[in-house]
Amino acid sequence: MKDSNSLGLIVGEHPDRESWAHPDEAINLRLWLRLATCSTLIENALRGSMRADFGTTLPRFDLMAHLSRSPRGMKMSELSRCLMVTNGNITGIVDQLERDGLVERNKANTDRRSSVIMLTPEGRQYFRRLSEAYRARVAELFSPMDNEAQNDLFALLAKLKEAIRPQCQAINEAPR
Amino acid sequence: MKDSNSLGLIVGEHPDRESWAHPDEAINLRLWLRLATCSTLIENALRGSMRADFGTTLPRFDLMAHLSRSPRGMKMSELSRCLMVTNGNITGIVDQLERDGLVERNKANTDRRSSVIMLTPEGRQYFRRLSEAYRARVAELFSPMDNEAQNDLFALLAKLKEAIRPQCQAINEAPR
DNA sequence: TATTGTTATACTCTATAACTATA
DNA sequence: TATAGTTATAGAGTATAACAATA
Repeated sequence: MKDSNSLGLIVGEHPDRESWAHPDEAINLRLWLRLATCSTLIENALRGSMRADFGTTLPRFDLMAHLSRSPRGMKMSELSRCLMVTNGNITGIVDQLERDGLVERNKANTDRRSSVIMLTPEGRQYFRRLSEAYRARVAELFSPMDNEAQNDLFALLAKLKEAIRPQCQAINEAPR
Repeated sequence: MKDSNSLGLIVGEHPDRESWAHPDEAINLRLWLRLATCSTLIENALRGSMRADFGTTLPRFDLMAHLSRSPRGMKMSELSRCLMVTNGNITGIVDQLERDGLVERNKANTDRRSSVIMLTPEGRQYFRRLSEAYRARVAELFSPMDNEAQNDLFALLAKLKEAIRPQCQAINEAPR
């Protein structure tokens, strides 16, 4: 049986973030809302896994993931750019991970203002388990989609990213 | 000039959420991270616009958007499903909008447990201005991408949504 | 003067669980 | 018994702005 809203109209089996945009709306609006819906669905699933199985969060995972690829560490400002959040947030997340013994701060030799963040051996081991579960969950989620479609989608999203980046940058560099 | 990380390696002009996933990673992981990156870029841009120009937030916009398509109102539980968040959150957002005179709660005739949320005339007028700005911003962001690519992307995301939905639902219905 | 990172503040969103009032 | 919504709690992320240390 189909769901219906208060109007009694059929709105589809699964109302979600994009269901307010009718078919006559501009394709760009519908596209964005569908993108947001997919992203929310996946993010909710992954957040749940990370929390239930490891008691950790997505931003913490993201930060460790970047560190895991930079054996010699990363500066706070690099992490800020990679995670696409402001500097103060990175301080907070690094604080938590440091408290848990998963990362460490070291003063940079060249520039004494900046510190270099690295995974500790424990952090490295912990992240290995974490990322295994993460990868498994992502693989499971995407498994019903055939490989060709995934590759097409990957390529189209590259196009999209290229299209929006300059404008998003302009925003971030706007006067405040 | 290209950016480089602490290792001195070229990491691309614009490090972001997907830059830790190397080309030899599974396509599903790379795809998810790119999706997340695009979603974050756009969401940050829109959040900034909504905040700077109207002092409001994306969840509030989303909620009003759904209401704007349901002239006779929506139940709290319907809103919860549409925004893909839990019930308590909807109470909070509706509280704020009600305080600002943008929405109103009415008791349902049929079931006195539930209330029906509607935009007030002021809310309707306010949302019109809001959504104009929102649509313009989205249109601007997507404008460098040709229409055919947008349509292809839209269709592929439908496939993705169909693929992940059953699993995401299973999660939401799992015992707690 | 500009940059790196921290601190302090305030706000928003989020999930969970206990609760009420209805059904 | 089950459902609709609220309340209370706790925690996480976020931006902004002011600040210290260094470049």
